Amino acid sequence: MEGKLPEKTVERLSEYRRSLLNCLLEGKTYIFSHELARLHNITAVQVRRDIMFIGYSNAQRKGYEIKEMINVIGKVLDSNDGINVAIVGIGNLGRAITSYFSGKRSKLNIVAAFDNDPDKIDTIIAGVPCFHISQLGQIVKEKNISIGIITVPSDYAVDTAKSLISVGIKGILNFTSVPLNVPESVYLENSDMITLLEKVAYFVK
Amino acid sequence: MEGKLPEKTVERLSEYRRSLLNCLLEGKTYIFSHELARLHNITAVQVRRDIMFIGYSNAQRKGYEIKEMINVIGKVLDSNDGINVAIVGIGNLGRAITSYFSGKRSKLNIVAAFDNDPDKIDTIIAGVPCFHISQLGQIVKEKNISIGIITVPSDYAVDTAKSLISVGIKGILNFTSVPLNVPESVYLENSDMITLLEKVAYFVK
DNA sequence: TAGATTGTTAATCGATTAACAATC
DNA sequence: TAGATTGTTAATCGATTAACAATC
Repeated sequence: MEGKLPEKTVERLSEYRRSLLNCLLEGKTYIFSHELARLHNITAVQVRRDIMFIGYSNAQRKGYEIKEMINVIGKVLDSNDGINVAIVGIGNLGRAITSYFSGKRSKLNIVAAFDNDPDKIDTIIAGVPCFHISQLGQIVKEKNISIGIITVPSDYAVDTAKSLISVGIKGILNFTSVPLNVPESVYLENSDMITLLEKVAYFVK
Repeated sequence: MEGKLPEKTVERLSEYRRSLLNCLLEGKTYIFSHELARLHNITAVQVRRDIMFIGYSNAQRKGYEIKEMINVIGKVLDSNDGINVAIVGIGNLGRAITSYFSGKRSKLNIVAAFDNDPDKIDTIIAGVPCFHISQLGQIVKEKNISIGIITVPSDYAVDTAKSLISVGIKGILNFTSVPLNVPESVYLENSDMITLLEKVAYFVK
């Protein structure tokens, strides 16, 4: 809806939602901005500002209605009809991510896995069928997949990205340490554990 | 050395270093700021500004000497005597990360793994010995470990963080989706794949 | 030299925080 | 009401980009 939210706000909304779902499970129905802030180790102002962005308002000063807020976050973050995701590379990391998502988020579904190892083709990994990478185009079309997760070894990263782009993928989540080049129209998010660990090491000094 | 660099600069320096190592392998000896920028899909100004921060200067306008630059980045990012790292939680993700780092960075070494599954205790995972979580304090002291990676299931995340902090860990890399509370003196870095994927999904819309 | 490249200051952009009026 | 909480504007902080003089 309307313009795009700031990146950081989007990240936090995703995090808030999970905390709120937990609160619901614990039987809570209302939550103050400072409570939510405390759960995430940030300030109450920041929480309120994020909430401002999504246009949810709370007339009575009795805290936010948790269920309602989850709905509103869903309206902002989620796509109406669900998004199908493919994962390329079924090593340990690919497997970890696939099982992690397996049946969790209702709107984001990993519906296909790809690899080039014959032993993995035609098996089911955490409920997700594994195909040979050569079938990428066909399956992406058949299953209406719009996001690709890259968990291949470094040497295959660039080619994998190219393939994903050429078959019309709109967003890529890259878990390799290889910088990727994508056209304007494709959204790219990188997560590189070497960099993360080196960063921790630097700031620990 | 001296004051701390900006977070983003630290991240990019880690990334530059890997590209530079690749360039060395390809037989390159000098690299222009715009070449390095191109490899990372950023601007040449940004590269030069980052290099400015680490105080490396290149008098002749013939590009940066790659070997020298790798050294300088190492002086800034790396600790003199190497840093020992522990990983807690040897599921698929823990295994993926452990094998990934296995023998890669010389200054950052995963020297111990921890789990609570009796089948895993006393085995070797990608060259790293696995201990029972109850031995955490002892091993951290023995092996002089200062960073902990958390890859346990969500339900154990908070307790794992507490244990790591109580045994004197200085930095935590948290791969669970659970927000953690750490004292000032501990550096915390989070990497949450649910948030990352939801972010891609949002910006793809 | 002229063109390409660099280092650095100033300007801009984006994200966080402070301040505060409004409301229950 | 008085105290707690909220929504929002203005100020600050941090990171990126534009501009440009200096140099090979």
